[in-house]
Amino acid sequence: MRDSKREKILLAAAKHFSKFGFEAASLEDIAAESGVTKPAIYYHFKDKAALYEAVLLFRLKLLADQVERAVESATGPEERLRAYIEAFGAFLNEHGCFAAILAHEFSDDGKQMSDRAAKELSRTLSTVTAILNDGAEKGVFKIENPMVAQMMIVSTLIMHQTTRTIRARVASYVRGDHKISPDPSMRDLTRILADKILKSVRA
Amino acid sequence: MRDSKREKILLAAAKHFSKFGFEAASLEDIAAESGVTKPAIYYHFKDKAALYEAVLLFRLKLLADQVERAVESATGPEERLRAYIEAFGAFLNEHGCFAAILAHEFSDDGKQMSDRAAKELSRTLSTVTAILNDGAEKGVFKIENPMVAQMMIVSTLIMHQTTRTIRARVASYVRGDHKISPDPSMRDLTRILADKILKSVRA
DNA sequence: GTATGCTTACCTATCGTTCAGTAAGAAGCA
DNA sequence: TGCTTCTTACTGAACGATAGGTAAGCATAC
Repeated sequence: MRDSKREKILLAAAKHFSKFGFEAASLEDIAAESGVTKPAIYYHFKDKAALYEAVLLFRLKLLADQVERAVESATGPEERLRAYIEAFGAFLNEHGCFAAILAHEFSDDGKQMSDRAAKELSRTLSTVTAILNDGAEKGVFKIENPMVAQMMIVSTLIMHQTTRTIRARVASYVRGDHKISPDPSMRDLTRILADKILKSVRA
Repeated sequence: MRDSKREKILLAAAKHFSKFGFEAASLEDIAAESGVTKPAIYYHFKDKAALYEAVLLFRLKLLADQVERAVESATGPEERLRAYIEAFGAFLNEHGCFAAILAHEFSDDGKQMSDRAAKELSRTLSTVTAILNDGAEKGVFKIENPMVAQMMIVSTLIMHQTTRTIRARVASYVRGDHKISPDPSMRDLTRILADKILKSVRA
């Protein structure tokens, strides 16, 4: 099959970059998991950074497209904001490794993010900014700074997806004098988050 | 002065772990910045992991203490929740490198976090869980799952602190048809976040 | 003279990267 | 069809750099 090795490399790379981040991910391990040798990666990609960008950019584009489409098919600021949150959450849920890649990138303050990737990410983020500003203009929302609502949405969704293990570990240490609530699924989280965000931005 | 080199190592280590994460931070660089050589680090600490734990644990303990104290001096669920958010935000603001260390740890799903560190972190997190459950019992709050509110608070504060550069980069690409709101300061963010969270959890 | 607090020198492992070489197949020409 | 040539898609071996970690020795304080 054409490009099948290349696809395998991309898949393994996504997995390893999500697990270890750009620096700590090893090309040797990625090659081993793809069933090729290290130089085979260099045949398909210029270097480690190019491989990373291919992995990241593909998903950033898909995310921006899916979010834009979901928002367009909804009407009114409230519906659109809910559609945004649910589309974002669904995408992270579907593309398991993507949230962790973004989390690593954010924890490095975008050190490894190319300009093209940053541009693609801004498409997704400006979608929600537009919704919030539109809602504020129409008097439906009351927002002091849309950046805060944006941060609340994006960071909560990403962190929830990437901190499953540590959350369970930390929860096991919580003092026993109050019951521990079950860890929400991505679907539940998305719904509850949308409810909370909408409640918090309504005029 | 007694232990002055040790203190210098700890300070430089905190800076480098926050900038690069556990794996990517280099002991050689940490030693250079502390004005000592690499084996001097091994004189004071068993290995890289022990140095990291010393850096992390010290701040996790301080955070839990300060948050507990702030919450205790407030009365009623609403006041206490606000006190929690503001104390957390103030701590992150004061200890510049700590948010990034936590962000790296979370993006690795706590891979490098020792049990003692996880236990210390659970003190901070169970503080807010207690507030939320108490508020729900008293009928002041209406909460489906306190984990979600917790995630919203913690992830927003940490991400805000660690993503200054990438946020500015991404913002510069945002489509120009709506004005860009200024990036909020930590103080502003904390206040706005507290307002939003309170609004979203009120019964 | 002995413990403390380091330094110099060095070890091994692993990293990203490069280079020379090669099996397989398509393309060109008789 | 049969022979040559070029391209594609790799492999094996090795490179220099850098990582965490260690062994041994030296200066100072008590």
